[in-house]
Amino acid sequence: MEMPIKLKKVMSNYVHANCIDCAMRDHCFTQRLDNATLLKLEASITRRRVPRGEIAYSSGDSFGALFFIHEGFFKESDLNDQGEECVVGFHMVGDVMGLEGIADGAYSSDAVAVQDSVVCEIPFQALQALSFSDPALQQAMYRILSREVSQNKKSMMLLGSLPAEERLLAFLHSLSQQYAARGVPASAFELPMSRQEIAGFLGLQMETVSRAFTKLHADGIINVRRRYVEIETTIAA
Amino acid sequence: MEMPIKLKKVMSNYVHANCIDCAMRDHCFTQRLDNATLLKLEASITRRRVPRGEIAYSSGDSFGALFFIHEGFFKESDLNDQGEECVVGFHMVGDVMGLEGIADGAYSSDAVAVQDSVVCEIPFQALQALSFSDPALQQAMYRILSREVSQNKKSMMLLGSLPAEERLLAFLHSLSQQYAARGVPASAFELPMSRQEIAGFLGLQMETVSRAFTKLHADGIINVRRRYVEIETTIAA
DNA sequence: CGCGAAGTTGATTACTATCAATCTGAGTGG
DNA sequence: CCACTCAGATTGATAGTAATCAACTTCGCG
Repeated sequence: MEMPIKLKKVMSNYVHANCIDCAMRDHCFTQRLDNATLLKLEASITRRRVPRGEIAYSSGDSFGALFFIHEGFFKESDLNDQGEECVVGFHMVGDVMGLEGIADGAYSSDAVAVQDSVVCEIPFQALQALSFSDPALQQAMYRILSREVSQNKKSMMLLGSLPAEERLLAFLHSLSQQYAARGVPASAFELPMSRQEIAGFLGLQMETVSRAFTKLHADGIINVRRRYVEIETTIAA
Repeated sequence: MEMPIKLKKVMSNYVHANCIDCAMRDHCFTQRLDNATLLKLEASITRRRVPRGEIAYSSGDSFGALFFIHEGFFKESDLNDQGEECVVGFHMVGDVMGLEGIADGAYSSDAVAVQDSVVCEIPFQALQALSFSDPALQQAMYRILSREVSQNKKSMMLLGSLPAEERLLAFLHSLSQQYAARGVPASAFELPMSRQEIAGFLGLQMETVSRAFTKLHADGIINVRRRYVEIETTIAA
């Protein structure tokens, strides 16, 4: 078994100083924002460290800002009636969190850092005001929002109708693709989240996830040791 | 058992002549678009009948337009590897379909009419161009997109972790809320979709859905006959 | 070195899928 | 107008998968 790659290092190299520009240009967009817009944006940004286990925002908080992930990894989760944790999504460098708040006026889930993270908090008012005068930013916003819609629909396909093993594999593959989209070697990586959190996302129990890992490993489809994963077989989406 | 209410009639009364204005104002938004914008929008709209069973757009089609539902009911579905139908979402009057295409450049699922429907097809380019000059439209677009994100997250909560019966009940309740948001009496309604389609959405088999209906009825929680449903008990979301 | 959190494995139970038969109701044509 | 037909829906019996409960292992950390 090889050593895990230094994913964190690679990821943080990928992100350069100006996180907004980065999130918008490198990940979401082709078009670069002009410098005047960037300067104004910078003025309204609050850059904030979010240590592992802490939250960027909480379910029910009234909506005010969007959160651009500059570094780290988040889960978006909520508790259901039985008190079980239900994970609605995972977010990594370049993703934007809190988009559902625009329409609802409140965040609908907790954004919990599963790694030590850094977010850039931008008041939505500021973003909107700037986008009134900058078509490039406006376009960027449309794409950010649309990308979230697209990603969510993919997640829903994943959750419906696949048995545990295939569901886990699809999840790993999806993660791998997201790493790849950020220019990181994607066939081997360190999972940022626990079995419990994966289970919460996939609608399974932790034990089932663990067994699925074991089975996929035994079948030679993946290589896994704790949180380190190699995807041996490349599988179409 | 009472007769089904004339839901279709009520729904179509709710929608008046200008569907764009309607979708944006009555359902998504508080702010009304100004007349100049509306006139320009009207020029680029294609109003189209979509009979039951036919599609508004298809998975893989290259993205060009958004689809505002003026009348009727759609399912957004795709086939998984096993050839089973996976329903990603349902959409009714006032909803906007195709939003995922903005980022992807292509639609990611089929939009199939489950009732005879009417859609207003608006080229995204036109919408975007107009929104550069009309802040109200821009704001409207943000809210439309955000609302879709919010709705999808709710669906994901629904899919994960609930047993069949509760999952079905949650689904019925969610539908009821969507009717209520459109000003339609919401405790009794006619389901537009088949058991098979509900199953596809909930990640269950048709037989399981049918049994869940029977059980909920037997327990006095709902009243159901074929596609007609009354929700007896009002339940918190 | 021992403690605790995360992860694995085992045995059993509970739920859902599957396969098959039957029922219901809307639409059709004689 | 009624029998026929067929898709949608329901019900039953059984098999398969995941949940649950419980024991145990691994690893990081003071």
